[in-house]
Amino acid sequence: MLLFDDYKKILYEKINKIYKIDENDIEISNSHGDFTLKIFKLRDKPDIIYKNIKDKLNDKFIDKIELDGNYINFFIKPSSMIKTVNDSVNTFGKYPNTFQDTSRVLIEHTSSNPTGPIHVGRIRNSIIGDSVFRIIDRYGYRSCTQYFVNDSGKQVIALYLGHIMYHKDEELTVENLLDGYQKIYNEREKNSGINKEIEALAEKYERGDKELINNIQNTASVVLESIKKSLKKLDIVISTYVWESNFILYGDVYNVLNELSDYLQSEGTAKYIEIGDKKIFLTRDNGTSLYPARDIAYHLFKAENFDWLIDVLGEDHKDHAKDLDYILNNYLDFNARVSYLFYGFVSLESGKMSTRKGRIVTLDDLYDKTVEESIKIIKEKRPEYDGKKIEEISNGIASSSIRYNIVKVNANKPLTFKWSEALNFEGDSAPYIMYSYARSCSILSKSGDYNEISNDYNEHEKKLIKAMYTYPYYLKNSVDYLRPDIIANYLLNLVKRFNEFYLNCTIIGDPEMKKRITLLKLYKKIMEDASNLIGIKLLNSI
RNA sequence: GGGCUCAUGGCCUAGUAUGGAUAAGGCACCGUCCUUCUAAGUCGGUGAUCGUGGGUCCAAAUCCCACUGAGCCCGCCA
Repeated sequence: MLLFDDYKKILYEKINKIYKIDENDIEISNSHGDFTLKIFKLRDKPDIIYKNIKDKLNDKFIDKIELDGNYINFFIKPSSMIKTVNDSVNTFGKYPNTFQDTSRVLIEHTSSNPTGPIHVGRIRNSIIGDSVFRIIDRYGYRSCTQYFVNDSGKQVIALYLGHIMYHKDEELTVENLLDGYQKIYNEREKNSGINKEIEALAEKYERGDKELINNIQNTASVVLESIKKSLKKLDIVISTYVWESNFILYGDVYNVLNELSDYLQSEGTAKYIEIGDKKIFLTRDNGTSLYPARDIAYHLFKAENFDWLIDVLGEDHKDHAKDLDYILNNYLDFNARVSYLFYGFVSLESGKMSTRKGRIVTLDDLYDKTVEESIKIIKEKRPEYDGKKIEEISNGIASSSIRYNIVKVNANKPLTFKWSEALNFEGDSAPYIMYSYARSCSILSKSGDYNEISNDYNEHEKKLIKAMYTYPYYLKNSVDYLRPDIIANYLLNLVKRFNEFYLNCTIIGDPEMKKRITLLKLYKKIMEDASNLIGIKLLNSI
């Protein structure tokens, strides 16, 4: 829960005593005052409503109230807004302050099959998931992240078999594994014997063959470690890894099947559950388990320790998630709240991505190219920077840019990856945000430290103050709708307000310096707070 | 064939959840501002009947219906 002087709420509560209004009838206004009340639905005439409200609202934080057509616009004193921010930062070290929520939240993200390097399609999952985790955590929930490692499906078995067939005596490297995986998928199309072989291995695996399990986990681990390494470049570290096979080996899947036995139907010896006219198969003819069964067991496991489960999933999982949700809530003893956060696929300009066909842009590739481009620009713009500094900045720009470009787009929209956009560092971009921060740092490094709140701020200062003050509203929205893009857009707007202020107000040596330095310090604080939520790395200079 | 999702200037995105004041940014293009705190910046300009057609409403980018186009799903894959 967020703690701050919520003027919007105060306005709502007071007005609601005079006229029955909805909390949403008051909104943050970007052009007409600070908050706006829509009065279309009220019965009285606008000027009567205006008079009634104006007469009863005499709070200190209100600067003025104006009637404009069917809107009543509230202007908040900039000094009240900035005092709210300043007090919170000085007392709690952050704005807004939070109250720890007792709910434990688990965000499951990435969870991609360890059958190949992470690419720009899958990275959307990780970036959204990690940002949601940071946002939820900032809001005051006790939260952590988890990766569900598939080490028991046909894909991973194919990965293992591919290595044996094509690179048997060679080292277990990601390159060799990926090559074998792609070859075996080509071969499968011509040779159905391979499918039988995979199924036989799956059966052996489920019966608990120690050696096979070990070998497959080793194989998967090689790829998983490389995925972890790639994610680390974007500052994404997942708290816990859970291996899918555990749910088979320790009997959880078996228990799920028992608990569901009243609802299970058979086709041959395979078991399925019927939802509507759809058959959801939980086991194969040979008795081995299928992904839905393992996923049910996994969710029951998660619910043992967490109150709110957030699953970040590709849109291809929509139907599956719906079925899973139905089974959990109707046929099983399941009490956690589950949110499914779907994201649209990322495609390349040349078309769909495919690991099996080798048509991907890997994260490592994207990262390296972004660093390279960034170094080129730094050398051009900042010839005085030395190698170490260039390295620090280019790495910061690469991870921030990649994250920002993906997180800023609403998750449910499809995304086409374009190099020209990924490598553009102007306008709506991570460097734009980083640059503004560096400017504020530069000034602070050349000035003294002041803490002064004034009663008088000009238009540019007011806009910046309002952008800072309204941070909690965007933070709350991004939690309520699990939308990190709201933070990305908030941040962009905040930076624009700062740039406006920076260009129009001289700070060092100006008579107004003290109060402006105070604004700068608070700006820095909120920038750090919000940037961290979406993984933008701020540097003192870029 | 059935289901889900998306469609906003030449291109990319916000706004749609909660209908409401001139549809907001970025890229590209044209022009402005460096003897002042980082020009990866600023300011201005060109450019959108918000996919099409209906409907509801005092009011529709936003809600409803139909259609068109794109993506995804409809496996004893995950």
